[in-house]
Order: sequence, then structure tokens, then C-alpha cells
Amino acid sequence: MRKSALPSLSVRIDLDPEGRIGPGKIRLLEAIASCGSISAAGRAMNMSYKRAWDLVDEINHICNRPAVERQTGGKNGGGAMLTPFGQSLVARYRKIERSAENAARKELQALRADIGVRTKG
Amino acid sequence: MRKSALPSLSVRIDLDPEGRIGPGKIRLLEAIASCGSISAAGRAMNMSYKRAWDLVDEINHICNRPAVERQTGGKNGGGAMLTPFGQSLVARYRKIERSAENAARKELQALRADIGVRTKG
DNA sequence: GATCGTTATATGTATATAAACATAACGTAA
DNA sequence: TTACGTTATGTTTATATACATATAACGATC
Repeated sequence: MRKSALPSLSVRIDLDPEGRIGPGKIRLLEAIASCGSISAAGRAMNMSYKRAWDLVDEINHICNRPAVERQTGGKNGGGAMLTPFGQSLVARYRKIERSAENAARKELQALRADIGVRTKG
Repeated sequence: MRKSALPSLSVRIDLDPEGRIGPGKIRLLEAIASCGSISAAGRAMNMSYKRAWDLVDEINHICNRPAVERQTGGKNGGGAMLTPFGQSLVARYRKIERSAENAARKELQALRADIGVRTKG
């Protein structure tokens, strides 16, 4: 498998001075979407349930609307899924990320040439 | 009118898994370039000299070559300036940042529209 | 040699962040 | 009712980060 070459970009969206959404929260949202629960997503990311829950809570508060809808109790104990807004948030982030990396590719290559390629391994 | 309304982008360059360069370090480099010393740059950014020095040291180590050249002692007690590499690093970062914001503008506006309008339900 | 403001370094103290652990509430199904 | 796995919410501990303070070395200038 091919790891992303360094240097690479990471993009954050500053929704307000105290609230940003970056690659970590987006990966968590994606994991929730594919796992069906916060706790399973946390396990998949090697993250404690509490941390995952706190991040979800933070995301929902940063945006003015819930990105994750949660059900407590019920079949299988409950679960969580992305709201339509949450889905579009992830999609938008990924699109922005792709656009940014595309736009920056030349400069990053030049930077890599300056610094020297480090092939770890 | 102020330049960037929220949400806005912030871009980091991951030079290696443990070393990133983002808007803070770039602003520090720019302050050093315009102030002529680490300590003056720190004062200008309301940052302790130690913190500024540590950041410069980190930058110089993250990259494989110095971005800041320092002179201890001498006229005015010494000073610091950007190396040619440091100058190009700043220029490249700012160019990447502009490209990224340009590429993401539409999506950010859509996101702003989503978040700005609070729809309960 | 004394002065000056800088670089360079060390140490201790707050503060913020993350991890670890514990426990209750929930709602479906057996 | 009981069991189950989840959401929800604490409390405590540990770690990392930032801050404050102190001090020495440096080298041109006076």
C-alpha cells in the first residue's frame, strides 16, 4: 500500500475562532457512518468512547445543527448515524481537501525538492 | 471590510508525522523577517522570547535546513533573519494558502449557507 | 573594560489536554 | 423481568503544553 508522500497538506475549516473541523473529526464522522455507532467508531480508531462522544458533541455544537443523530437504547443498544447535514459536511470537507491538494501540488513538490525526500522505512 | 469571513480555511504542511508548519509558525517567520530579531518578533506577537526561540528551533529542525539564521552578540546585541530557504518557505506557504482558499471558496460559501441558517427540526 | 540587547539554556509552575475509570439511563428482545 | 450494548455523564489521574523567571555567553560599540 502506498502512503501519502510528504510533505502533504492538511486542511482545517475554521467555523468560529473557538471551533475548527479538521481531518481528525472528519475521520471520526466517516467511521461513525460506516460503523453505525460512536462506540464502534471509537474502537475502530483506537479512541476511547468518551473521547469520541466528546468530539461528536463538539462537532454538533460547533456547527449550528447536528451532524450526528444518536439513539440511546433499543435494538443493539442504540447507535448513531450521520444526518444529511453531517454527510454533506464530510463530502464538502473531502472535496475542499482534494481541491486544495490539487492546487498546491506544484508548490509542495518544489518544497519537497528543497527539503529533500525522506523515505522512511 | 475585513478580508475573510467565517468559515475560512487554515492550511498546514506536514513535513513529517511529528513536524508540521502552519499559520502560526509562518506568521512568526514573517515577524522575524520584518523585525530583525527573534525577541522583537516575539514581542510583536505578544509571545515570550523563549516560546519564539523554541518555535524557531523546531522549524529549523523540522526542515532539513535552517530557515532562520541567528547571530548572537555584536551590534545591537545580535539578531535573526530568514535564510533564502526561509524566505521561499514563507512565500510557498502563502501561495499554497491562497490557492487553497481560492479552490475552496465555493464549498466554503455553501457551508456557510448551511450553517448560517439555523433550521430547527 | 563596561554597556547593551540579543541569543541560548535551564528550571519550576500553571494551565490545558488527554487518558482511565466508573456508573446510570435507555429501549428492544429473549 | 432480565440481559445486552449503546448513549450519556461524571470523577480522577496522568501527560503534554504553555508560561514565568532566571542567568550566562556573545560581540560590536563606547
